[in-house]
Amino acid sequence: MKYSKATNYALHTMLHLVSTAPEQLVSVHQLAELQKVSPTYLSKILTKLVKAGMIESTSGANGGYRLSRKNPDPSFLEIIHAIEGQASLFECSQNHNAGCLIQQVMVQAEEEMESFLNNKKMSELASQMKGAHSL
Amino acid sequence: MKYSKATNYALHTMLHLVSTAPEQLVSVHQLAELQKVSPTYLSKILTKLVKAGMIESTSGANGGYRLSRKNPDPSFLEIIHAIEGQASLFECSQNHNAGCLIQQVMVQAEEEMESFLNNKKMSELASQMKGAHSL
DNA sequence: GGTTTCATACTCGGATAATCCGTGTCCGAGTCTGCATGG
DNA sequence: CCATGCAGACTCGGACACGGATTATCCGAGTATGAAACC
Repeated sequence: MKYSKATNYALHTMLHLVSTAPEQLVSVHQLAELQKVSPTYLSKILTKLVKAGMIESTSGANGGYRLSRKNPDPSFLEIIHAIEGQASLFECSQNHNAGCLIQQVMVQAEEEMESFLNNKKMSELASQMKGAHSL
Repeated sequence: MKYSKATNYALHTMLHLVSTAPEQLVSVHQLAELQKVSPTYLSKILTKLVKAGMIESTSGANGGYRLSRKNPDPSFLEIIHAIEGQASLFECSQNHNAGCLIQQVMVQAEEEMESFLNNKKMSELASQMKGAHSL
């Protein structure tokens, strides 16, 4: 099991948007250029982030993406959930009557990770990269 | 991203083996029966656990699987790693010069989860299920 | 000058294709047990 | 009684098939900008 490339693209895009002036629009073309992805594919991923309410899109000339006014500093977990979905990492396929003990342990483990990711905001990283590389 | 069914089978098999007499051999047929999987497929999964040194196999008539004498009480993490591999869940595909900040955060998050799973032994579950259901 | 028109630069969304990986089956090979057969 | 052989019950491992998800690409549609054209 592995996180998808789409999640990778989404996280890097968000980091870039957090690092730029809040109101400024950035085109898909630029964002795709930085990550060496095709713009059309990246736009599909960003659509998910729009629907999750983390970024806004403006069409037409000089259009592009920028952070959402509300929720301008999303956590890692929010971004990941927007791309990967909310389902838990482990689902016991057996149907032993009630709660599967293994399932319970796995869910607890996942909560450990998610709690960490929920406390990590994108802005923390942005402030770490002062004059360093841009992604 | 999701844990594979193979991991599910491996965990349930280990739980069953931990719950039975240490020296007793259990055939793939029995183990597969309990989990409603095909024996041939389950044997492929168990081969990985054998190579990881967590169980032993005996071929021939009355053969089967049992816990390894050394390492008779593996942790969740060991089992998962044996099936899913050791690679980290997130790998930044960009090649920005050095350590990717995003990558670092993701690795930390994973370590949170793995630390939890490393402290969870199979035997803990086995002792919880006294007379309850067997898987 | 003000309004209209139009080319241009974008995002949006559906349809489609390619590729990879998990899941599972099949089958031949090797291995051990236990019984039967024969000296 | 002992040894040999053999059938049966197992695991082992590779080759292969299938399906679904990920990763894209293409293209038509909608939308906003800005400049040119027209009155």
